[in-house]
Amino acid sequence: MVVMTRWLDPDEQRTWRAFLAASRALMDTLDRELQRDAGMPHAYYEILVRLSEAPGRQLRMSDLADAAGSSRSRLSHAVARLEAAGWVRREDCPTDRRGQIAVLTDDGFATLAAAAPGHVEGVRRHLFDPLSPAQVDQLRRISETLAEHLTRS
Amino acid sequence: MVVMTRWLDPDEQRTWRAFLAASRALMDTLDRELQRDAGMPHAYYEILVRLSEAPGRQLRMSDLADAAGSSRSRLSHAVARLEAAGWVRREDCPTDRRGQIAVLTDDGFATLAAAAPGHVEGVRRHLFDPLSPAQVDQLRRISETLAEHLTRS
DNA sequence: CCGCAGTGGTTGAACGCTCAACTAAATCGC
DNA sequence: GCGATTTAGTTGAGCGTTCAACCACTGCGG
Repeated sequence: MVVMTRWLDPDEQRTWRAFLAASRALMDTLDRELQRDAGMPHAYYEILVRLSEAPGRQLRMSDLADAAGSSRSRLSHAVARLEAAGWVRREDCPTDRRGQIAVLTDDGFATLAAAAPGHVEGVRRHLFDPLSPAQVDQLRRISETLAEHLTRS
Repeated sequence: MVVMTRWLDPDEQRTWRAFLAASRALMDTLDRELQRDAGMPHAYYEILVRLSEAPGRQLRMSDLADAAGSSRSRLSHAVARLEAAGWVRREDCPTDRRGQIAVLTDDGFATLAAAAPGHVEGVRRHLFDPLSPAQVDQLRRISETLAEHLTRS
């Protein structure tokens, strides 16, 4: 049986393309700024952030992957690089011999602390400043709805 | 002089992280679906779409790069691959000897036509279906504001 | 005209991500 | 307890993106 495609109407078309352009431009810009100012891509920055917020500045690899919205493979490669940079250290998990624990080093914390102000300024300038408070609120609700929907399916 | 960082308040923090998670999950999902069903990443799909909408199904490389929100280098590499796949052909520009024109082949058009319904379904399912009509409208305004702001700076 | 800055486009290396295959350890089912 | 399944994490190959360097051509200033 042939199922008719529910094509996008002009308004949806416009919304989708605007969203695409905006999110791509935003992420590209922040990525470039972070690479220039801190020598790391945004994905790596986020890993350091999550570690810095965890108790003892450490997390199991799987938990870190979940927190950073990363695949295990991606995280494994990323932590290997972060370890080579001296920003993260790996330790064996005492309760599960399969496990590995990623620990943020003092050097990593210092690097993160140095990068954070500039990055936050970027987020503010490119995301929050152009939007009204109402729009920020709308964006939060929309994003939470989408994120919740995407992780459930 | 020391300038105080304007840190994100808890609401902004939450908004930013939700947006990050949502847009990343959305793009990852659509990318994976497109790769699985059509054998190409979303960026390549978009290039074919832009070509298919242009008069004569062809565009100057620079115009195509702008339309697809891509860097020239990225587009150059991408078109090389699309050409190898037989979906795009390169022609010399008659009015500017530096120029190259990317032309969508019949094969490319057919591949796009075959991929489109599944992709549109994905966009609908993951983006529009979870949102209310009002939220779709909000998202359009927000995205257009951000996109306009980002391209101006 | 001619020199030269700017534009259009490509290239190669380095890097990050994906996918599938793999090892090792924990846990489930009986 | 013991085999089968599942879970944790890593690895390597292949692909796409970035960045800087580069060539070829255009168009502007004098």
